[in-house]
Amino acid sequence: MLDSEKPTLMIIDGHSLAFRAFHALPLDSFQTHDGQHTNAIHGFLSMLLSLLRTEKPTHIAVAFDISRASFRTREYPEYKGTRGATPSEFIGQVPLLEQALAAMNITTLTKADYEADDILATLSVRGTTEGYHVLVVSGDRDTIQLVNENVTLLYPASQGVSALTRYDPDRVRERYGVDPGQYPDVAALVGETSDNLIGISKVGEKTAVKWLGLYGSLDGILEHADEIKGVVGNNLREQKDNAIRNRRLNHLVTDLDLPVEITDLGRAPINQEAVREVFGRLEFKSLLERVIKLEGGDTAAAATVAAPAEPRADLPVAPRAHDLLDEELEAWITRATAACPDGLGLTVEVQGGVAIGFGLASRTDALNLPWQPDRADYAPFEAWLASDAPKIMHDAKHQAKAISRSNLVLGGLAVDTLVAGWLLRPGGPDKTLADLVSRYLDEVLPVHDPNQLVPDESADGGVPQQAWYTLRLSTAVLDRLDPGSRHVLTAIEMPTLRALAEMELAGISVSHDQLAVLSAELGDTAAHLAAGAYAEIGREVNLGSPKQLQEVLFDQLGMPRTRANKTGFTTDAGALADLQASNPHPFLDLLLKHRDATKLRQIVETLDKAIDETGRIHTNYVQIGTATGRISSNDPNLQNIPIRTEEGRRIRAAFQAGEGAECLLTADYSQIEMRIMAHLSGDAGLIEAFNAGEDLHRFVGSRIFGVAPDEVTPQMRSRVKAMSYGLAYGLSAFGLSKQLRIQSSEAKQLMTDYFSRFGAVRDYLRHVVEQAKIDGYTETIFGRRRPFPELHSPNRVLRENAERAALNAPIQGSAADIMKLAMIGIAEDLSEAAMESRMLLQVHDELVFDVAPGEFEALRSVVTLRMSTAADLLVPLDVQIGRGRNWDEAAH
DNA sequence: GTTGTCACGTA
DNA sequence: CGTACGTGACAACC
Repeated sequence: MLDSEKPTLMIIDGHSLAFRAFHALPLDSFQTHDGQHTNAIHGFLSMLLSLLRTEKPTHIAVAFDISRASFRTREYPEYKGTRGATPSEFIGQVPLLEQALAAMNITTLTKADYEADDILATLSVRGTTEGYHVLVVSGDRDTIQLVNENVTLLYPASQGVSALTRYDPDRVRERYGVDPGQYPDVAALVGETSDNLIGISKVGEKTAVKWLGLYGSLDGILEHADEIKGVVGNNLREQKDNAIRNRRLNHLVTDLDLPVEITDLGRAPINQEAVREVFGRLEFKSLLERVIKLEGGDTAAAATVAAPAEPRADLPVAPRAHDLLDEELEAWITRATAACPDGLGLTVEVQGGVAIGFGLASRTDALNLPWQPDRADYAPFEAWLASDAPKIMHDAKHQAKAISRSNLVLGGLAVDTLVAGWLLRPGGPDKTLADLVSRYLDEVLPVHDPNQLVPDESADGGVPQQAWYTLRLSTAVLDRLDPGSRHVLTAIEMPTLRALAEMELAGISVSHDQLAVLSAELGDTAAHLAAGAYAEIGREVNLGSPKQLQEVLFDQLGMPRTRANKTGFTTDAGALADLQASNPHPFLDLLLKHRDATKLRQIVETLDKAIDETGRIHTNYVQIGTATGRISSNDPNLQNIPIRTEEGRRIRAAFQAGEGAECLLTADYSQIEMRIMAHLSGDAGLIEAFNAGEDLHRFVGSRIFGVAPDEVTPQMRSRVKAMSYGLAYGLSAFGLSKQLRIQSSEAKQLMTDYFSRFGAVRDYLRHVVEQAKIDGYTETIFGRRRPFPELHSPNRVLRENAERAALNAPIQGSAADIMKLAMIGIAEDLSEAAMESRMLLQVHDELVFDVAPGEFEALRSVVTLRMSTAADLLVPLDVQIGRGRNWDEAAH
């Protein structure tokens, strides 16, 4: 048990960690101007600073080896004999590292004839005796033997030094299957290749752990060596000297005579002057800042070391999964369903996109069902899976897809804990099952560790265990959801999940040939433009590098500086257009066109790579991808395919009706967010605008400017349009003036005029923010919530950003809800009517379908009806339908 | 080796 | 000083 009263002694194995850093960071990138390599020093210090910040040790020391020679090599010359020579680039860095540590007033220790591990062991024992909590930081497995109630080992994850795993006695038992004190016995029996210690033939970790379980220790095993049968028993008797020697060598010395007392190791302020000198010599700029900042007591930065698993006496233990005979399966399911009427936990083991096993859990029992497609004895399970019997899953979408691909049916998906967790904290970081179990159950999900010496079934219960935790987690999460959010979960999100899974499985047909042609053309275009641009400036630069462009524009061509960003001055399209207006230069135009061409080509290439063997692209929809309730799309993102330019539309034209489909159908909501604003604000003018059925912006323009609709000029209309759209984003007069490139007084006047006619909109937007400040969250029409803690931030920038996001959230979120409801209805109708047409894409306010032969009219009516009736608003929901061989033609 | 920034595509 | 996203190239770290 951690005792926060105790001082913390941190002891670090300098060599093993610096050596890991040496391999993790590229040698070439880290050297001073005179060629001194610094990658190991940099990596080590970077990690050290993280540790100081997160662990806050009160005492600290770093131990180093003096040489490879030690009492162990004298005793057994082959010890560590298989290791290659230590690279000279590494050896040279150690003295510099020691200087840096000295400047930071951190004690370094060495001991002739011993290894750094022995120093760690000695200090660890002494620290424990003297009442410290000890943190050992080492990349050497031998230090596992030091772990006990008062000593925790921080051990680097598989590679690198950035992630450390925290080993307390429970964690060691969980991962290695033995007590920390028994670990050297395991290693002695098995051998340690990296130390050139040969073990007993045919004895691996499993056997060693088994023996230790039977006889307790290596000595116990050797005493009973005669009882051990078979070839391994013979080997043990014949080669026991190996094990005895290994055990002697891997025993760490705990009573070294060291020249320091623990009290001497107390953390002292760094020697600023010396640190500046040494870090300056090493040319470490950002590290210097970090050291200075750390000294200033700044603790804001994120932790890099996993929080300790708090041992709890009352921790429930997952039931051990078991396999059942087929005749027992049905009874089990019946019994479990009766015991858990809200549903059973279900986790699908997915491999290669198909199901290879299932974990099933009630609250008290878990079941493991390995899956083979042709076995018939799981019929009761298949029936249950397909039925409406409620299932509770975590991250169900990819599992649902695997079920489909395995020609099984999933019915009754009641709760996805990932989605439910997202509804609770829609802006939060994505959560794994382990994260949620920790947050809402305050328990630790045992997980399989790839570094694990002995695969331990009790540590990682696989899919049955996940199912069991998922089931229990669901209760905890649902209890925290308000009724409105629970309704969003069951009525919107869970059916949406199924629709998304089907859309992803379907994919959309994309022509590789068209993309290839386009890519080649764009490549040519880009090359020409680049050549032209180089000619203009008389040299070749990387046009894709903002840094190099800044040199060209502001130094070479002497253009006026643009808006500042973090790395200098922006070269974005807007700024370049401004420059072109004030300082016309052919280079600017060529650069902009080059950007266009390369960007488009990049999109084309990305899409082309995503086409599968059947000629289709399957995007991934991230249901929990946004804070507002929209879905996002990735791998590849099909929600940002170009449309505005001619070239962009050629990319859309490559998206085409699939094999067996007669055409594509597109359906989109027109001005859905404006309609939602009209509904939520109840603004009579805006409602009338939509009910009038004439061009919205023309109508609004005529009201604002006091002219007849047909007297609204294009300029008036575009200004009104910008204003209307900007409203839902919290646009300011300043922003409006910038966007329309008009005087801010003019923009202000436009806003005043707008609100004089549509004042309820302004009142509504204000009210949303005020209410959110009171409630702490916003809500959509359907009860989807988004928390806004920053509305009370004393930081004005943060607060005002939150205010704009808050006024937008109910609008964007309600639109997302409406689209999801429409999709659910459409999916239901398609299935009900057994239609062959398929919903393929969703782009926030647009849907794209493959139309099966002869189904266009039927599909059109289903889609139009479902979309236009998805919500009952004060204004109609207008739906536009398009039809074409490809996505471009199908657009309106 | 990872991480952050920029620029830009969509609604 | 307009919301919500995802992606790739480049640069920084030194």
